[in-house]
Amino acid sequence: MTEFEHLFKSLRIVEDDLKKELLNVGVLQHAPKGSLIVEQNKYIKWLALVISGKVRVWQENEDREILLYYVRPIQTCVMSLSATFRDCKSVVNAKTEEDTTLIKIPVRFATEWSFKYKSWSKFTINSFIHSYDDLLLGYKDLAFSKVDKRLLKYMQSVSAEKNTPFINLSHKQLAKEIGTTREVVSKTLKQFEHSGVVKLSFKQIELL
Amino acid sequence: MTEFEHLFKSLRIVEDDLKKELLNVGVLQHAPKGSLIVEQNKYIKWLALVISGKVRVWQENEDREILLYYVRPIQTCVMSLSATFRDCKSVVNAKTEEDTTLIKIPVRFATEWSFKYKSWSKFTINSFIHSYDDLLLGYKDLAFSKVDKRLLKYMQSVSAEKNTPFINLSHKQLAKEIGTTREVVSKTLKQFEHSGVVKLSFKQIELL
DNA sequence: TAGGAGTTGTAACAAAAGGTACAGGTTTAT
DNA sequence: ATAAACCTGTACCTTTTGTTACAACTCCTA
Repeated sequence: MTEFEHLFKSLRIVEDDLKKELLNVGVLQHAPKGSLIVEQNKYIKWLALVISGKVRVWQENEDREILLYYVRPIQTCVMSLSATFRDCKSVVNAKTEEDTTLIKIPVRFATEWSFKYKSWSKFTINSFIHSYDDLLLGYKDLAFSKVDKRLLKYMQSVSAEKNTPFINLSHKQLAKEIGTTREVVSKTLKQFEHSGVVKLSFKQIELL
Repeated sequence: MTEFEHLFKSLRIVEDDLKKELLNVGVLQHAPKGSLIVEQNKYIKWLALVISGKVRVWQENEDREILLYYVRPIQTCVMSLSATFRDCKSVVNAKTEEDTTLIKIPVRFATEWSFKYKSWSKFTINSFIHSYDDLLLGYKDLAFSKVDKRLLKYMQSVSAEKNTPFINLSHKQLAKEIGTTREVVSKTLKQFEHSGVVKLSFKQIELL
């Protein structure tokens, strides 16, 4: 199955016209791990759909940064989606965290399709809903949870996703995910170890 | 002009069928100040469109709460909108902050219309975009700004909206808006007064 | 195998935010 | 007019988070 067929199936695209248009204007791209897809303050010209791999979307502020969300297969970055409806600069950064396959669509088509094809409209709306929920959850955590709780929650989500109790991330990387500093993560992890929640070794944390 | 005509005009609704449907299923409601429109953990059955007045949407967590956004004339609450696309319980609260006029629409119609009428689809998507932007801004503030900066920013936005340097809110109310405690607001405001940023009196803060 | 880059641990300190407790103010309703 | 409810200020203390500064460790590569 080609990447496009995969896309059609996953998004339940049934309209032949839409399929044709997608094949016409969509550009298939293989982005190696670490490629910068979207940059803060630059214009967004393409709507990128992730076919395989993973893209990290985050915000920067001087020396700190914080994770917003990940874009996984058959999803798109809301910020780009939002940009398709009104030309504007990106307020986020996006970088591939694994080798990633994308289908890129010039923004103006994506807008048209939302009004023309029901399946595309559904995809658009679902993307917004999903992303909004996600962000809201993060917002709540930030507002009400301390670092320790956020850190543990984050590690549990990574563990669940990879289906292993071993987290292979450095303290620095963890700090960037939850929006704090490396030292705070180190201290918090030590506390966790003392209370028997984790086991620490080099570049590896085991959730107990 | 009736409330419905007002709605048609503001949302640029041109489809006669949609107008007819809206008139048929829409329920006009006058909610006095302080009415609870949406409650956390309860099912959302109506999509409410604010015609006049103001609705505050927030999240609660034990003793603290934090403002998510305000719904102003010719807007709708994203959370209800999102609920129209998948039956679910509300994770937020919404209460009128002024006497408010609403048009309520049973959720199932709102969903249909998004796929049937272009103007409704535009309204839906714009609501999502606007709300997402808003929340993202708040998220960033929460992640990177200290209480003092957030407080000042909030007061400035209130001042700009009402077009007066006088903020008639108690310290407790301010605390709830930015997600902290009353004492912290009191202390921070005192600091502001000492550094000549504000002038304090009972239930009134003047931005200098 | 030596050096460099990145990682981890930690002590000591500073700043930010939250909590407790209480005194005294203002407003409102009875 | 008085009580009740709410608002404001503040002293004191605790917890949480961030910063600085080092030492030591792991891994990779020349």
